[in-house]
Amino acid sequence: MRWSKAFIPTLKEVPTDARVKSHILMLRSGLIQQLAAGIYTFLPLGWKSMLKAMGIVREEMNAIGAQEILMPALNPAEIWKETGRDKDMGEIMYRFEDRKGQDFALAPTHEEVITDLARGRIRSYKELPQAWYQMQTKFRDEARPRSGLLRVREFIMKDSYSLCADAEQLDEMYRLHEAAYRKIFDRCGIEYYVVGASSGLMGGTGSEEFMVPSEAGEDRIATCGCGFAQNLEIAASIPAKVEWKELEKGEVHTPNKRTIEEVSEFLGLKSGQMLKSLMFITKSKRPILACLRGDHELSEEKLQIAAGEQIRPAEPEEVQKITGTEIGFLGPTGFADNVTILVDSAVDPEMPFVTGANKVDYHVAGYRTSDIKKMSVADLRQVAPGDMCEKCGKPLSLIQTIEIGHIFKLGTKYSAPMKATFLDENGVAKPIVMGSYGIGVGRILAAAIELFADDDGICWPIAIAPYEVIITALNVNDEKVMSVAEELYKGLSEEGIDVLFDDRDLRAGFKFKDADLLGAPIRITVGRGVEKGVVEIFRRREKTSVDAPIESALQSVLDLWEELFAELG
RNA sequence: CGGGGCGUAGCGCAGUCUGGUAGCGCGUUCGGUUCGGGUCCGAAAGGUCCCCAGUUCGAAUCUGGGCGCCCCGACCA
Repeated sequence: MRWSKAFIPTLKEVPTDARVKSHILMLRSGLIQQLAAGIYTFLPLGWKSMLKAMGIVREEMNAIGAQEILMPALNPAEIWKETGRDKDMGEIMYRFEDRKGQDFALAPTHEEVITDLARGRIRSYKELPQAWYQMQTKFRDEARPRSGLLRVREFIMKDSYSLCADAEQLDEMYRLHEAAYRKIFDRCGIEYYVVGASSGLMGGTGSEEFMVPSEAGEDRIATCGCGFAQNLEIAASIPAKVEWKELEKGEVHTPNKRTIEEVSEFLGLKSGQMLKSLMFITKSKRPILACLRGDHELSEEKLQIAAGEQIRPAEPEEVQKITGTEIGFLGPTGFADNVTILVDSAVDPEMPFVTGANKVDYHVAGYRTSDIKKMSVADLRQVAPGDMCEKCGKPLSLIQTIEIGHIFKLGTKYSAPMKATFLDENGVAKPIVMGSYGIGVGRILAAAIELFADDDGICWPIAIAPYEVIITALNVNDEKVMSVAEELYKGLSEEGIDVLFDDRDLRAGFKFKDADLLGAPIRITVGRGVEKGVVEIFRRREKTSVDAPIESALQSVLDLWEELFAELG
């Protein structure tokens, strides 16, 4: 492509609405344009990158025998009612009526559609396993779209679904997908962790996420040099020890001291000797009191798992009604049976704590959780800085990450209610055992930019760079410069290299800045070196350049091109 | 959904407090100049000042309502 003919609207200044690096650079380099909050047009450059990432995804999915299909984004609401996710999806799903008053939705994911497809077409165990995938637009009415392509309301996802006869087949499919995902992200040139994760709304028996380390990310993971890696939502750990002192048993007056910080400071204790009590209400309206050490944070994900159903924090009025007291003075003391008490496993049952007295302006000292009449112990806390790895005992690191892929073992969560069954060897009808696997393609691009950009602009991994090579011709009015540049452009194009020829009549500095911003891994500068019979080959990420004789320049670039791809494996 | 910020030319902003001809820089177009890290000079085009209502002789500016965008939090395959 000749730049003089291309639509690449680069920006010199930082758009005021963008804060994170990838968003700023995507706008500045003319990859995307915003239409509304969380809704973007892919411009030619951005779409080229997307197509390359999608091409890699497609190759690796095909390589494990998955078959590409395309399902509709427009869904009748009925299929979502069949699985109950009509309600579970809540506000995240776009809903509306058609002209006849029928309920419709824009699909935020496709388990229901795929299950409907399978139940109409899969009859026998002989047809299993199957893996079907698509790259298609998802719609999610996110409460807060943000950070450019990192959280959007309309986005392209690669989603695949496996249909299996039993758990072993599912394990195999899951393993194949994990391996394919590793290849995909390796080939895209990005760094990532594979972490144990929560299944959330998807349900099922196991899941792992592919996480790219980045400060722009919205998730945190806990990792250890020994190979342990889990999403903070569910990560387990050995808690750091807490200092404590003996306390006399009894009520203490704590006027207007509500937070752990206020009370512990008031009483001269470490926050770890406080017992934090948080009230939640389950979907079935059951109140749950979660008790944790004061220096720990609750993981709502873990509490949800322990509760066995969806939960939400109790409203202050509800707390008042159930306990007769205010948030800030809650404790596990003296409750009726209607409140389920869950105590975090890091709480030492024999340690004397200070906790709420369920009486305004009072706490109870010297309280032990072994005093609680009826309670269950569960892992409820979020990994805290200083916690140790359960596997090897060394300190865990907490890292901010972007989620680019997620794989789930669904089991029969969708096939059972939707009656997607097959006949096994004995002629018995069984629900299909399913898995689902997603990749946010746009996030691959954003993550790559976050990982490798420098002060001058993007540094694309070559496999997903919109252009692999840029030829910067300085002084387009110099016939010799232009004939050398044209020759290289022609030669590289014929070799199938994706090359952008900057043939614009602009000053050198301007063209260099634009080239740096766009981030093509290889730049060929054709300028005054031509007099000496050389051009310059510049590596964008390393910022190193070598002079190459004009005659062998084409071959040198081809060699470098191959080398850069080889690095990605 | 709670809190905060913002909305004026394609982009970045000033002007709003204290009502009176809508400005600056970048970009764009034209002419010249320059030509290896966002040249310099000159000229020009480009605006429902987010929308609606009100106050006023007069509203970008004051008042009320609405919408949109960004950030923090809540939430979130």
